[in-house]
Amino acid sequence: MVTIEEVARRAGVSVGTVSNVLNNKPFVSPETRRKVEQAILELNYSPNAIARSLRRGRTRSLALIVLDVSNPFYPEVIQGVEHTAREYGYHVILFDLAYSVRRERRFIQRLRELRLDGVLLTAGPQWDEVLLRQLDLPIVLLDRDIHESSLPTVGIDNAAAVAQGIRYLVQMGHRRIGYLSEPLEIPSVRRRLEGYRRALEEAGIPFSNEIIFISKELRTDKLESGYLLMQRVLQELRELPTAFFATSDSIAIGAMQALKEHGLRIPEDISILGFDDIVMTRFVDPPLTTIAQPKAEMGHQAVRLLIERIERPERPPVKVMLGTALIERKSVAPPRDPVREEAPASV
Amino acid sequence: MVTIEEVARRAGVSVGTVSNVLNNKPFVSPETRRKVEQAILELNYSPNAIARSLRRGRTRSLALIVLDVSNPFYPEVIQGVEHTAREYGYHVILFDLAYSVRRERRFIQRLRELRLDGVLLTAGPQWDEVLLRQLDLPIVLLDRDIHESSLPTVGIDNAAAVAQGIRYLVQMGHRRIGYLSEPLEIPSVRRRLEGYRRALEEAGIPFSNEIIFISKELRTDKLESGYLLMQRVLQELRELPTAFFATSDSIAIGAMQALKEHGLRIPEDISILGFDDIVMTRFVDPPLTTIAQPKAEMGHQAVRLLIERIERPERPPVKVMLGTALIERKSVAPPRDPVREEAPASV
DNA sequence: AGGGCTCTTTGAAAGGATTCAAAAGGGGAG
DNA sequence: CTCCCCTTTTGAATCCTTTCAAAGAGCCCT
Repeated sequence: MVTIEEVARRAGVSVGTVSNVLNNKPFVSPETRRKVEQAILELNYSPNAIARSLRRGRTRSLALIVLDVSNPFYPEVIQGVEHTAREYGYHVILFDLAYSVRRERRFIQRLRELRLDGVLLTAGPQWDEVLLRQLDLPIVLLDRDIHESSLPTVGIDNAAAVAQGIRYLVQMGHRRIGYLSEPLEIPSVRRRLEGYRRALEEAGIPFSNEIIFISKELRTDKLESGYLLMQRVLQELRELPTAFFATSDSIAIGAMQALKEHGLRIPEDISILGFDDIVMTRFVDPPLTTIAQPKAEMGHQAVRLLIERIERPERPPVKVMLGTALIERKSVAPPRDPVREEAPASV
Repeated sequence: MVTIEEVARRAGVSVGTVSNVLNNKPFVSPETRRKVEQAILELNYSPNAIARSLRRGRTRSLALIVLDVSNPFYPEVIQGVEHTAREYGYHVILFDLAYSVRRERRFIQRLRELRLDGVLLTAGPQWDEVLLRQLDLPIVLLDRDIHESSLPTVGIDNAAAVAQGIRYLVQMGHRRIGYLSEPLEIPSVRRRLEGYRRALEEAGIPFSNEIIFISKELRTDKLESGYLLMQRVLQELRELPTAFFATSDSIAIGAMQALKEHGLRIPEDISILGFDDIVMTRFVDPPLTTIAQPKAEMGHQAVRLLIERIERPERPPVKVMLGTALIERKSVAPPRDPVREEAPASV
């Protein structure tokens, strides 16, 4: 492969000068620049990014660590990350944890060896923060609860988002609202439960453990776990809630499947509210009402934040909180036999 | 950051020896090995992959170029790629084309600079093969038609797969089978049309241009284009086909939506057959019958092939053809008023 | 004791850029 | 014609490993 030295020889200048041209340094005469560019073209030269990184001590590469690439939540996030990174001239190296904790340590090892410029870490079971800090690399957490860690984070206020959703259900007239959750190992999932609690409390509805259903394993296929969860519900509960909130759309959609197989109609017999707003929600039957996370924007902001940490480390680390939105589709309706409000006679 | 030299000093040996230990070279005495490992631990040393790459001339990184990360077809492929690559000790750098041809040239530029060891290129509008070959890097095409190019390829026989699907529809009694397609810019999509033609011919059904509907733009949101496509169908056609084949599940699902809005029932009034077997197919209403591509396996095989090209360039390049399977769900049924078979009286 | 082996370790070159102090070249002023 | 200053260019050092020829260390045999 042709090196800078050959270019220099061909152009009749020194390597230093070629380097100056490549990096658009001032103090290069137009004439010299022309000659060098000419030589570069003739030799089809392409600078060696490896050598450049070695010398500069920067690789212009970021790691994107994802809990599970095949989770339908991620594609948009990944796209946001990739595009923004590229815009700033950075590359993205993808790490898929695939829910394996064993991989965690090995990843950290790799991250250190690769001398990456920064790391984007998406939601997952809590990482060993000691290990992370010891890594001594700029890190930004992504798709995490904004209150989860003191590290720079791009995320949402999970508790508030869920509370908003529950309030909506309450407003529709639901008082017995079941809760379907992924495993609580993931901190942002735990925070959602808090939001549920808080909203119930506000509404004066007693919290009941019986209608909280939490999946045990961090399975890859959340649709499946939603389905299984709802089967459990149908077996265990004599009196069903009039509505369910699910901590992710995948769970909700899996649950809907089980509900339908059991002969229940949505939303006539039972309402269901999801979380995330994945693409699929618009195409299931009925279309799923859900709380939307700004996925692409998350990716975008996370990269911006990370690059800011990398290039201006002196600035104080910040957090970015993004908003969520309730998207009304067709899976929520007032309950069949709405619970009376406190003073029904007064009207 | 601590370097090999500091380790050497601490262990009281030369850098060469430390390197030998790191790379598990023979001829290192157990005693020396111990001392060096001790020093590595004490200093928390981690070898610099950049310097190593520079010296070795290999980066152990692959590029994965994807047409559109957010296409629900890819996550499983990407996962297959990431896992297999990691297993072999390679990293994956993600490039999202986002349907932009402008990016193509810039990507090639980046690929050269990064001195990657190989490139995985997924389906898309035809790339400039001259440019690709000039890149002089091991390349494997992925999710492409096996007949598309002379480059090493992992893919399916699109024509055969579609023909299989059409035969199935014919067998169910359909004779007027509409065709919904993505833009023909993508070679593997073109090959699907061939399969359709061929199967019709075999079945003695005349090919009719009127019931072929091809989306014009390579839009990101294929669900949307399926929807629009079917709207066009409903406007233009007085007599509807009894069944449709769609070149991707996303198109099919979008089309189903339009069909339902138009008051048509699937599969009672009209059948629909998809392609790809994305996760969503199982959760739409009705669940979509489709032709499945082995997505994770594709990723896996592509990486295997690529690494073989990298590490054993002397071996002849090969192609890997993977099988497809018809997955029967609920979106296909016999037509309402089945066309008579040739000799109906004979029974 | 010296020679010939084998097994280990060493030290310097190489890989391809960037960086920066120093040199060179050119022009203007005195 | 000198001298000085300013703009450009040069060339060596540097980044951190790996690699490999050569040196060193032990050991056994004669």
